[in-house]
Amino acid sequence: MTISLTEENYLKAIYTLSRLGDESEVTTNEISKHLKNKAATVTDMLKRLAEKKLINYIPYQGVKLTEKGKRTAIKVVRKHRLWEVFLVDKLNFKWDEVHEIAEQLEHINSDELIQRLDVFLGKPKFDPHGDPIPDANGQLNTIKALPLNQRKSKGNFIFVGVNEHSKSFLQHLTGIGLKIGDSLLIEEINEFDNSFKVKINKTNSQFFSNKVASNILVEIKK
Amino acid sequence: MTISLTEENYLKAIYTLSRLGDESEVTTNEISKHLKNKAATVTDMLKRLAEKKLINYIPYQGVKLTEKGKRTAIKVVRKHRLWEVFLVDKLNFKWDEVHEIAEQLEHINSDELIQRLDVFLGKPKFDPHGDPIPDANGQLNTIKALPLNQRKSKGNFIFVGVNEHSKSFLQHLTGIGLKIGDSLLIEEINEFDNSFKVKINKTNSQFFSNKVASNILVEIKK
DNA sequence: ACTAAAAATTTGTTTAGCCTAATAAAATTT
DNA sequence: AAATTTTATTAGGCTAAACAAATTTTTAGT
Ligand SMILES: [Mn+2]
Ligand SMILES: [Mn+2]
Ligand SMILES: [Mn+2]
Ligand SMILES: [Mn+2]
Repeated sequence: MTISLTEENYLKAIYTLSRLGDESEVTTNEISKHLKNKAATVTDMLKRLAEKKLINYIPYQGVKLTEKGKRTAIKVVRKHRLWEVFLVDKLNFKWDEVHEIAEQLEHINSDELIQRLDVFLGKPKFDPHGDPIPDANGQLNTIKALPLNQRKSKGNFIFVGVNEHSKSFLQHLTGIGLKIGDSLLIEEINEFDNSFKVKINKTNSQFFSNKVASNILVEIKK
Repeated sequence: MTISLTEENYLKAIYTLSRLGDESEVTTNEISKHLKNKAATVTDMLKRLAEKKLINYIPYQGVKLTEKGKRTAIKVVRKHRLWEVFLVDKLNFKWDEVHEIAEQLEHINSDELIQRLDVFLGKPKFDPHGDPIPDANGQLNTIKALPLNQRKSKGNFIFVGVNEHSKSFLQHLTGIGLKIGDSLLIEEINEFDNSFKVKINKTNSQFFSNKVASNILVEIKK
C-alpha cells in the first residue's frame, strides 16, 4: 500500500495537532485550519485515511492515528528534521530558511537514504530549532523543557528550542543574538505585563515580551 | 507560472530524446515509450505544454522544446545529476543505486538549494556515470567521447562514461572492476563478432562483447 | 427543554493526469 | 493510385484532491 504525499501531510498534521493538546482526538476544523484546506476536503481525506487503517475515524467525533498511521507520521517528521539539519549544518542555511525546503524533502521515499543521511549527519538528536528527531524505530526524546514565561523565579536556564517556527520569530531571535544552547539568566520579571529582563550568555541583557518568552523553551541549567 | 512534477518529467523526456537523435522533432510514440504512458495521455500533455509555451507542437508533426522549455528541462537534469553526486560522494551510495532516488530529488524546487548543493559538492562537472552537469546558466560540456566499439584501431583510452544507465549494466561493469577514469588499452578487436579484448589500468585483461563495448564511452588518452 | 450557533458531513463541480476504444492522418507497401 | 499499416488524435471515462453550497449533527445558551 502506498501513501501519497498529500496523505503524508494529513498524517503529519494529525500527529502534530494531537501533540499540542492532551493526545486526544483531533477535530476536522483543526486539521482544516492547519492545512489551509476546507473542512469538506478534510472530511473526504479522513474517510480515505480511515479506509487505509491509518486513522480511527468516527463521524462528528474527530480522529486518532492508528499505530500504523503514527509510525508513518513519525517517519515524515524524522525526515523533515534530518533534512533541516542537513540544510543548516552542511549547506549553511540559516535556521529561518529551511522549513519550506524540508517540507518538500520530507516526502522523498527511500529508507536507505534516510539511514545514510542520518549517519552522514552524525545521528543528530535535535533539529536546528531544538525539536527532537525520532530515531529509526520512531522513538523520540521527550523534551522536558518549558516556555521561559512559565519560569516564575529568577534563575539560570539554557535555551533549547522554540514553540513558534515562523520565519519572523526566528529572525527576531537572531536579531537579539539568541541561539540554541545559549544560557539565559532571568534578572527581572515584570508583574504588570509579564515581560522579562534576561541576560544572554552572561553578557548582554535583553527585554523579552511575554509573547516572546512564551515561545522560548528553556531547561534549568545544571 | 508553475510547472508540475509531471510536466517537468515530460520536458526532461523530450530533452533527452531530442539529444539521442539529430536534435529534430520528438514524436508522441517516443515519449509514450520513454515514460511508459499511453500515446493518448502524451497527446493530452503536449497540448498542455504547448499552451504554456514550453514546446512547439504541430499535431502529427512531433514537438520541439522552446527556449523556456529547454531551460526548464536542463535545470531538472542539473538537479538530477547534482543529487547523484551527493548520493555517491557524500552518502556513499554505489553508482547503480542512485538513479531512482535522484528521480525524486530532481523535483525539489529551490534555486538557493541547488546553488548551495553545487558549492558543497565542489561544483562538479560530471555525475557518477560520466554525464556532464549543466552549470547554473544551463551550459553543458559537450562530451567528445565515443563508444568503445567505434574505435577501430588498437590504442589507449580513458573510460569517461556510459551510454546505458540500467542497474544491471552498471553492476556488470563493477563486477568486471571497471570504474570511471580507468585507462583502457584495446589489445584485440575480433572481426567476426566485434568483441574486444581490453586491458584495464595496465593490469587486468577482459573480453567485452560488442553490446558492452557500445555502451562504454571513451576518450583518447593524451 | 428549546433554540441558536458551531462543527462536520453530503452533494455537486472542477482540474490534473491517467486509461481504452474509436477515428483520423501519414507513411509504406503493393 | 489504392490498400494497408503505422502513428497520432479525439472522445469518453476514471480517480485523487481540491472547492462551494446545502444539509445534518452536536454543542452551547437561554
Ligand atoms: Mn520545519
Ligand atoms: Mn524544525
Ligand atoms: Mn540518473
Ligand atoms: Mn547519472
